[in-house]
Amino acid sequence: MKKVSIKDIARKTGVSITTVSIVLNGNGPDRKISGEMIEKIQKVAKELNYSPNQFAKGLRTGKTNTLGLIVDDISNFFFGNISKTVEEEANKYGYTVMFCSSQNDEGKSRDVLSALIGKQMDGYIIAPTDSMLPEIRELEKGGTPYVLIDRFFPDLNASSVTLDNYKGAYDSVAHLVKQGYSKIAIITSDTEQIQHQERLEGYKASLRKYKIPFYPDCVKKIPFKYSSQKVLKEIEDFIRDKGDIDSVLFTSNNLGIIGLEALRRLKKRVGVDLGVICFDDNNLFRLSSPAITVISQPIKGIGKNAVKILLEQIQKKKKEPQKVVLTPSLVIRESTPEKRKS
Amino acid sequence: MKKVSIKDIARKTGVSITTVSIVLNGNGPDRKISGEMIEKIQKVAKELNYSPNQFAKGLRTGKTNTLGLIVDDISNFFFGNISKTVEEEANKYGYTVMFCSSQNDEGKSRDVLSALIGKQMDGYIIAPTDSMLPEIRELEKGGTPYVLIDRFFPDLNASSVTLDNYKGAYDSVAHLVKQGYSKIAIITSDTEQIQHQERLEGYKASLRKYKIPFYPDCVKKIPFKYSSQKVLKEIEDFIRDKGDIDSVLFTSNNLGIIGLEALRRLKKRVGVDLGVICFDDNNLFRLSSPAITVISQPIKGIGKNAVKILLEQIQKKKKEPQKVVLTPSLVIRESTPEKRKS
DNA sequence: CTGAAAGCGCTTACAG
DNA sequence: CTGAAAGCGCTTACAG
Repeated sequence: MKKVSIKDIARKTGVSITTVSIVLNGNGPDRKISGEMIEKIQKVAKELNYSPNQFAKGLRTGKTNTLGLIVDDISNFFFGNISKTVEEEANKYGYTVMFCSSQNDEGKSRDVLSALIGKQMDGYIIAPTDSMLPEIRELEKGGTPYVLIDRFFPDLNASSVTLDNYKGAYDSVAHLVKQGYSKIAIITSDTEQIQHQERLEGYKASLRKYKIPFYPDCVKKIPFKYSSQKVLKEIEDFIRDKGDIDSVLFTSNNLGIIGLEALRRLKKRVGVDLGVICFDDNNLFRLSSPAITVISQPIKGIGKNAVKILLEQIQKKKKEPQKVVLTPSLVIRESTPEKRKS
Repeated sequence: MKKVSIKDIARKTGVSITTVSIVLNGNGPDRKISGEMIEKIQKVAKELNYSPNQFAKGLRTGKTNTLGLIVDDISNFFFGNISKTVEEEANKYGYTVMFCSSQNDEGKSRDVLSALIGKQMDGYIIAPTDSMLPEIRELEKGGTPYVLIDRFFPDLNASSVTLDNYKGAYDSVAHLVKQGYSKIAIITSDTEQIQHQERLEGYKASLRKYKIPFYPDCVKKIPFKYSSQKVLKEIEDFIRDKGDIDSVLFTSNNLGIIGLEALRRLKKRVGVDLGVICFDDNNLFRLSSPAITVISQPIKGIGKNAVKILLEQIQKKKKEPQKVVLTPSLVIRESTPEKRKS
């Protein structure tokens, strides 16, 4: 079936394609097209079930009313929910959003990213991985609006919406200390990503503040690209070997989930044998028994701010990058009870 | 910064845009463009950091090498994982995929869907809701390739990849019966969606087979569009009121998650006071204590099959719809122990 | 071996 | 109030 075009409508209505285009874009009244003409054109368009060719439109105007959201793993709870808010917000302003996952797979993530950027959307919201830096510089050079979320590059002057990771970790440790824990391990990603660095700093600072000695071997860094299987093994080994820790802070959703699996396999009872805090909330943490104390990210806030900033850049050509840092909140649940004297 | 076009390359190399286009599409050798010309053009293209304008390309060729995956809620575990496989598979064949969520929001889902279809991708993989039917008929009429996953419309002769829902429910009940349960409730969605109907049928058939009486009031249907809050309340009320049931089958991931929350609030111990089985696996079910027995969907299989069928339709113009039904597997965990005599 | 030209479907200055 | 025409950046039959 041939797609119906503006030309078909023009023919059927007996006017020029110019007029049709004007009317269909809602500029009829402005351009003083007669009311009956407007109605007629709209009626025919509907009859023919016309829908504009987005390629032609995009080619001509350079606009798509489409935002791209690029994350490294779309099956992740955090991103799933970010996506939801971003979509809701964007829709409010008449934009659709396309989600794209870069799968966090070294070289591949770059190809995927290039492909996406090639789609020429109006702007991008990106949760970047280290390997994306070159592509992001391209965006920058091309003047394409974008905003980074969750992570950012210290040496790139870009708009971003991030979390106060330092505070998140700091507060976690403070809470553990208050509950009587003193041998606190941190399990984190071995990556350059700034947010993990900040979390580690917050952890150290909090220990310092409470005069708890810092043991370097209580810090477990797990290579970023490890498979779930390998991460599981690493965590298991670490916890088994360090028999004297009394609590542990997982610095990401994913690490936390796998960490719980490790504890389960080791038959360590959460909240009894070991206090547990995780970064990012999810259903598992919220509903498992005992429920897990978490540092919760203001997911709605991240999504809303990102869309707002991005649209400002797109529409008003506001060029100075904006950096928003949101505050995490500590949600105390059952995995960090007051420590029993042993 | 002006985007560089094929014209710039032509000017700089001193050939026509035709030649540039041919070379850049890899047809140089075929068209017997001289080797040095090919090299020169490619070098210049790289220097100028050329990337083709997808609108122009799409407008001209009608192809985009892009697949659309439309789901109702992207923050859902099942869809998150489907997305992952679909993307992996599609990438293998040189396609990128865009995810779009219809947010399952009555009227809105239709607008979103229209917008997406307007993007004119090469084909669509859709987990449809009832309200999408009109749009899907449009796709059908327009001859756009698409395949339905997870759900389908009985009166639409479309390609689909679905689960043997009947068997899933049947096997669940059989397992419960074997473990000694006899007052088995089913909590399901009150929707026309065929997969929920099938699950209910499987439940009834299995009861019949094992000569367990069927009590209509052991079937709780929850309106599809209820908010999580309302679903929670419904489930809580139902379970509290029906004090005599000894086990419950939740027919979806989402219902199961909220169901566990309800049980928790009612202080019903899973696996002790009540046997529990859920459709679809996820981290919560796998790692909570006790771990939940589930009917697991072959997510990879669904994704792979969907992409394969879709690409066949796109490429070979193979037009007869293909329907694939995959078999679920019962994963027995701790929420359905042998029932104690009471 | 290479190029001039048409055309994909739209929008938008410009002219009347 | 309405239309003819140019042009967005590409590809592709066709000609030489």
